[in-house]
Amino acid sequence: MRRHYITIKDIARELAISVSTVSRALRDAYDVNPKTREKVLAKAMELNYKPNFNAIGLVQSQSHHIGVLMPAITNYYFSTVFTGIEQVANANGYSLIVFITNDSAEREQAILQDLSLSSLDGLLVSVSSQADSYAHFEELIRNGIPVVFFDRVADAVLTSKVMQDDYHGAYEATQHLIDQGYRRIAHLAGPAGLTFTLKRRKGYEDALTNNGLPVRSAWVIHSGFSQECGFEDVARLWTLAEKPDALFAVNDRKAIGAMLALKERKVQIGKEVGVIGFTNDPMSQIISPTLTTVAEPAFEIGKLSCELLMKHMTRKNFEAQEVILPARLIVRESTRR
Amino acid sequence: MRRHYITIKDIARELAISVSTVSRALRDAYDVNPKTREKVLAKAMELNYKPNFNAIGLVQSQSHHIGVLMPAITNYYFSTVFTGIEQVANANGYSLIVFITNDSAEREQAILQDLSLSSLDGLLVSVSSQADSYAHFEELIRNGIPVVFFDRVADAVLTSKVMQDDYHGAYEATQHLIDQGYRRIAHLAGPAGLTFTLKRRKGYEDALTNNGLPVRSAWVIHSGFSQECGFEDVARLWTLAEKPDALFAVNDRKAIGAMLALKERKVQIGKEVGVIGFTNDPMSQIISPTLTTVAEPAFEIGKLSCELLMKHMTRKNFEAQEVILPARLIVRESTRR
DNA sequence: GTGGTTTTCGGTAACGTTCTCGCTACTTTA
DNA sequence: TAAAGTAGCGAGAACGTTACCGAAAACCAC
Repeated sequence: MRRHYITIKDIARELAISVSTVSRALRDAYDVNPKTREKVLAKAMELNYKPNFNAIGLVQSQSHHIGVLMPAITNYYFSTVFTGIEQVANANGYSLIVFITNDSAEREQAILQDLSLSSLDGLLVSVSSQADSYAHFEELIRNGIPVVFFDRVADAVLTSKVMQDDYHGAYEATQHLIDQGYRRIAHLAGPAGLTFTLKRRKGYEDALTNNGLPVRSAWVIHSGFSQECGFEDVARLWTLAEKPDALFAVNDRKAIGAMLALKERKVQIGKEVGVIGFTNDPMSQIISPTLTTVAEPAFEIGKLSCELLMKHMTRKNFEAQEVILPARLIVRESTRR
Repeated sequence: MRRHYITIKDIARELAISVSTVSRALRDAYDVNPKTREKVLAKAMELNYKPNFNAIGLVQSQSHHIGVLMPAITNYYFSTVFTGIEQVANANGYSLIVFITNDSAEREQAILQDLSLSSLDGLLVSVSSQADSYAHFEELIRNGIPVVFFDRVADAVLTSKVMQDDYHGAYEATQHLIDQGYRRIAHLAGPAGLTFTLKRRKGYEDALTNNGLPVRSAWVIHSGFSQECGFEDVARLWTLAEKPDALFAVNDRKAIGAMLALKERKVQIGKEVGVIGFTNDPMSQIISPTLTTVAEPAFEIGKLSCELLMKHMTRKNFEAQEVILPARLIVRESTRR
């Protein structure tokens, strides 16, 4: 289905001037008489001229598109990060192309494989859980397409990364539980392959150790990010002879799943068993008792990632940066005895 | 920043054949010897050739991009619709360009104004709350770029639309409240300008009327979609001499805001005042008491919208369709006496 | 006036691909 | 064996724009 639109040729013909002049007039005023420029602009408006980005992209070998590759969009964290990205991208005249991996490494590989190098000026990425090959990212960077990681970063790839302070957030969360008098603290961890899973686990373990508490491997369970996972993790923990008296979950969804499982067992949340999450998903304020959590600056992470990407795209040799944004403990009812 | 990639010219040169032949070999086998085709494919793989979509788009005047214009992405409904869209688009080799209006009519106008006709093959739209000018959409369609509306549709524009059954969903919800013995039913409605706001309101009013109950304008409050709006609506209602004994909210977020306001007033939800929402946001199962709601088939709406758009894009004169997907009442604790 | 700048503009190639047409060489048909 | 058909390939234009370079026109100083 071919279509024909108004082009600068049409404007040039109507005004009896050359295409080059129209082209220049439409961009900066450089090398063009103000009067001519006015005429061109007026005519363009009159004919409702819209630039053809394919042609511009072809000659300039750029697309004004930024890719966003994420595991999902249907949750508070990612959709909020995305909103931050959108704000910056829009302000700079870039459009966003979204790719959802559904946490599937195959899907991620397929997307990166199909990616036309010419269709993207830059890429923002939060890697899928089990991604193990980062060759595609390095190839992109080698080809001059900057990549910036956020949240779930690929350590091995040398480029800018933006994340929250997973280690200290987890440490603070665990310390808070200890301060509240909980002693048998379990950790509902994320998939073992991810960097931030390990960071949060490390924060948890160090807090225990520094407080003279033992780290018990039976109380650390690695599973997915979903509410169901949290629910099942509790089911597993509650088969143990010695049950925990507090749970630190890798995110709020799992914490909520855990709370539902505890409610089913008639366990008093807060009093008997403390629960703490990570993210500050709006759900954490809705559930009863309200969930203590570690707030992530999701919107800021989105903004900053996109800003960094812009710098990588415009400056020739912008040095890669790793930015770690602070996480903030928010105490609510689920950890109040 | 200009970059150079592998092109079909490179393949042609290395194989000492013409560009035309390479081009044909890379697409369908038509008019090209299987052996030649094999050689080209092998060389393309070896050189890691990626097609330049700008060039293809330029000559074919299409982009393989679909635009998605939505008020927001940070909520269950829209992010789920988007996931449905993504699935279909991806399966058909289209990329998605996302535009977020933040429910601002100005923003929506600006986006549509800037839209290059050549950068999109089709557009999926859920209009912003107060949008009043639909000229842009009609212009797109006139220019051969199909538009499909979902959820928040622009009635006046003649094109395909996909939505849930707002009227009957609202009717059922209200009928359910009446069946449970509630008689003084208020409606926390959405912004007055939107079609689906009016449909839900009509369903509510008809259910009252058909059951011999009066429609009282003081009990119908139009405001935004947010949780805070629901909270404030209750504050207003509770200043009335005669307070309602049930609330039907236009969506779950508002219903939840209302529940929080009721909890603050120590009102027993379910027993004293029934509350019912619309959407089936996962939050509705988390809050306590759990929220009765009308489930919208968000994922299906996304899939179907994109499928319809595909048909508009590929078939020359595909006739516009209006699809209304059924909504389903889900009874939970907030309406059980 | 003369020579030299500066301002303003036009011609042309290029970007990577597809498309249309035409040519050659081989195969089939009568 | 000649005519007709077919398979396979190449040349060149086209898509809409920008980039580069040179030329004309206008201005300026002496």
